[in-house]
Amino acid sequence: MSKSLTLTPVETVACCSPLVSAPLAEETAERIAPLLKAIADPVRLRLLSLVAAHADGEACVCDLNGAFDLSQPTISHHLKVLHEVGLLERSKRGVWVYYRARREALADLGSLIGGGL
Amino acid sequence: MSKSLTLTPVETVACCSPLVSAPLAEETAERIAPLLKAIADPVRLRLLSLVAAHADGEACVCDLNGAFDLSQPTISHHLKVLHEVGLLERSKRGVWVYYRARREALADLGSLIGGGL
DNA sequence: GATAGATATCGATGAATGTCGATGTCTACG
DNA sequence: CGTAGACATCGACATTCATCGATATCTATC
Repeated sequence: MSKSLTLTPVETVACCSPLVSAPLAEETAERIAPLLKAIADPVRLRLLSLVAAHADGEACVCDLNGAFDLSQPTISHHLKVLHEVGLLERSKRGVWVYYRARREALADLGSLIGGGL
Repeated sequence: MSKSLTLTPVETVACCSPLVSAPLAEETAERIAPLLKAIADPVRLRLLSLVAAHADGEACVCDLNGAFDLSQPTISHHLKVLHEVGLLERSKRGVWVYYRARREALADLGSLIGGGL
């Protein structure tokens, strides 16, 4: 399978000019919307921010769970959503799982929305 | 009522540091998420881009309707969502309604996501 | 003021989503 | 190996959401 057929949302976002520069193609919009959906939730937005702003650039799930008034499966679910679209990287070390934010993906997404101004 | 109690989502987004700089407060995340939800839909993303990239910075609903394979009420609904969060401004001239993108809101949102890198 | 056209609102419906408790999997350590 | 702890998956439930057809509102024109 060619790589272009398996582009993750974060790979897609790097290739488009800003919203205000040219009308977004239908196909492009449909690939980018899932990325925005992923961060369009208060819990996931905070999760992403917590991980991205964390000291070493990564955070352990064990730390994240305590930051919310939500069950452990719910946090796990939200992390999975962020991971699936490619905004978070996962690495398991021993019993613990660490997530790391993909900063260049965030930068690309940011300039897609706010760029060209 | 004081103005701070009626902050629209776009007014909120201007006041926060980027995601990666510091963990987003719960309250802040809950005010910004609706903004992201508004653009986290392929149709609305294209609508916003169509309006923002349009020649005079504004677009007539009559032009937008034809760009989608959707019913007129559906387009009207999506425009309303974008308008309610403050990403689109509405102005009626005669029988026609024109929408204009709030560029500074888009810029603020973009730097919230991609800034600080 | 009756008519036509542009846009918004309403009510209904099927699909997607956030949350939970229960359970499964995997790792380390007695 | 059996137990404990960290995290993921599963199945269920309530809520939200995108869409539509029907209808209302508003404006210009005849």
